[in-house]
Amino acid sequence: MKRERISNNVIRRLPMYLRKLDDLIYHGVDRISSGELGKQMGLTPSQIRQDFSCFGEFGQQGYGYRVTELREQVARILGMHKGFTVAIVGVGNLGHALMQNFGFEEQGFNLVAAFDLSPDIVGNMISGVPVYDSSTLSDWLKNNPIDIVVLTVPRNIARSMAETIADCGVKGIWNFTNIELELDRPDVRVENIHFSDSLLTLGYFLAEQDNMEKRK
Amino acid sequence: MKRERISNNVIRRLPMYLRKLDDLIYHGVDRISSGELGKQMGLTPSQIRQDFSCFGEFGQQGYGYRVTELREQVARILGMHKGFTVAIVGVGNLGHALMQNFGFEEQGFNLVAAFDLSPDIVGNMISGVPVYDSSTLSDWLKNNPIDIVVLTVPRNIARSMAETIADCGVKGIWNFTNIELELDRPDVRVENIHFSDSLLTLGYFLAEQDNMEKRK
DNA sequence: TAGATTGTTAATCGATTAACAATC
DNA sequence: TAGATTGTTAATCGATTAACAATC
Repeated sequence: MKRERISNNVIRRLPMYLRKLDDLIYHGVDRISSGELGKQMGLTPSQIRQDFSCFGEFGQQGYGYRVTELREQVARILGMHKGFTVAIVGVGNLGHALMQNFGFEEQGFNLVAAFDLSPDIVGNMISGVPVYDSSTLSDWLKNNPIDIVVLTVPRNIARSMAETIADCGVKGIWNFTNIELELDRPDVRVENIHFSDSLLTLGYFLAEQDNMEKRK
Repeated sequence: MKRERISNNVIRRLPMYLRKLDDLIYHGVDRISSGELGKQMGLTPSQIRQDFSCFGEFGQQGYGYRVTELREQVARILGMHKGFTVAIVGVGNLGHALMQNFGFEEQGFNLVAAFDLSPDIVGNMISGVPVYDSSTLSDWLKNNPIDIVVLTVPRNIARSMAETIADCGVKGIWNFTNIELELDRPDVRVENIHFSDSLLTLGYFLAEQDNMEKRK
């Protein structure tokens, strides 16, 4: 096991491994080699062994990997046992969707509160989670330390909200607002879901295909 | 200008450039050098010039890049002028959120229809887009060719839906279902939004931070 | 003209792949 | 034991960075 700086590429592959391993468990597979795993995931066996070897020795020579065991190791590396606490800020359709369908618990996260401005939903419970008034957010966070805030507010208030949140000791922001937050706070990690980047990328490939066909 | 295969990394940076350039235009900046752009985006000037040089010569020596012109070039490369048609399949909270807040038009896409099973919303208009019954999807697609389908259905019906859609000549699927579609259809491009991959990655970094603090 | 900054070629760095001894 | 497959070291490949001539 090497104890070097783990590259971003490796880190981003970890959740993919997790999903695949869950899928294998679901299908009753209890043992797999890097060769077979690579074939199923479109990766080389070398890469898979290199990736895991960053964190430890999880396989057995001549045998391969025990699926459930490997799954547990990946989950542990991802910190899924830590039970990070989560609050959602902005309960529009998107916030709603995440509360009802995302399944924070299954991913090891503990969703404890939601905040919104609208009197129509403040005071409600959604999927067992209370919705509080946004005006109380800052005070609430000071009394209830939260690891991660999911930012699903309209774009125009995103930056100021993010700053408020960062000031309250939150460790990570899961940003859905499609703006670059640029917080200059090395202690607050921001992870972005940029919907438009994703769709535009898809558009690029379709455009490329389209151009190729026209050129013929 | 080099006419080689464009790497994935470059392609994924294009939408980031677009967002930054839109932001610069919004702030009235009409000219920028690769040095300044790099500083603002956290990239090296070399990388920026390399990236653009894959597609053409968009700058002027001694001057830099005209922001609006560069923005237009990036938009063109991404195919934003092609007006790809889009249909949403699955109008739950997430589908709803995308219809109401994503802004397909601003990104150059043309959202023309939505499909759902629920009689409560079939027949409605959402943001000016009609919601049709899912049972008519396959026939409808045959009569109304669509470039991209946004897949926002529950996980259990995702795969069969995707296959139906692929059989109807759709060119791309924007997949929100958090499963690996594995369509084996080289003619249908799949772009995934894996919410859980993103949150787990954030969790990894928080866990790493947490472990570091404990080790001290 | 002098200064600035591009586009591109060359150098470096890092990530992926291949090879293989160790061993289950 | 023989066969399989790991973990790791070495080789290769590709992406990023640096350097610089061209030129606005």
